[in-house]
Amino acid sequence: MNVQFKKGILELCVLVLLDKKDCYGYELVQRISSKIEISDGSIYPLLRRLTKADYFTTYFQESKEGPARKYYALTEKGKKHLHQQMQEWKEFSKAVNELIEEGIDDE
Amino acid sequence: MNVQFKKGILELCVLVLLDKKDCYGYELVQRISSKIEISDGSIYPLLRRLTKADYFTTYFQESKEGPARKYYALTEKGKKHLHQQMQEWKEFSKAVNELIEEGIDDE
DNA sequence: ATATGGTACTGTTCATTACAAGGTACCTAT
DNA sequence: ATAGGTACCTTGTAATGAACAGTACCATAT
Repeated sequence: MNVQFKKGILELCVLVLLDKKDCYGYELVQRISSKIEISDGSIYPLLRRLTKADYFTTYFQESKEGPARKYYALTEKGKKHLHQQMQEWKEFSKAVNELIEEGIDDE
Repeated sequence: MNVQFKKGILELCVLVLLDKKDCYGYELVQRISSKIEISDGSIYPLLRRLTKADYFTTYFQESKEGPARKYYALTEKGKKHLHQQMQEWKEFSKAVNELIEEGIDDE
């Protein structure tokens, strides 16, 4: 899939999933990559960046299936950011679709 | 608007508009920027890149309102590329919207 | 003639971000 | 102990749009 389309979207995807419930990094990779092809090397730097921006807090939790998992939890600031990003995505995809229709139909 | 979202999309926008009719660069800037904020400095390098990839042919035409305009015309190769890009955009935006809904609703 | 403003196009430099590839380490089962 | 899957992290690279600056053309007003 077109790499460039993904720019900036990964952030939105992570925020959206964490809004539902806390997740660990590997889990996010699996859930997102079921819809959009991504590699874990893309997620971890992103998580670090957004944690640094105070959008997440993190905590470790034991696991029976492997090493301890680092969970990410959305902060209030993160939620605000999510809503903003979501809004921008909606406006953006609407604008693109309008341009596509314009290209097909009218002058 | 989110700068990163635009990555890769500009190409699709240009292709879509040129599929309808030949346009000159400045015209493309105006039509696209009516929906999505872009600068002319983003379009011209793109046009050059896609021309080099044989997606367009170009020709000059006189204008009464200024210097001669360079029109861009989609080639067959360009049309194929457009359809492919369009398909990818649809799949991509669908996938993102599904993830968003997943984040809001179910497990 | 010359100055101004709008039109058209061309670079150059920079920041952002996804990816590939590699590495570390843990846990369970054999 | 060894293997395989799970989980996390780091580094370097490539792609691409933005910002900024610059060239040049044309019509009109001064």
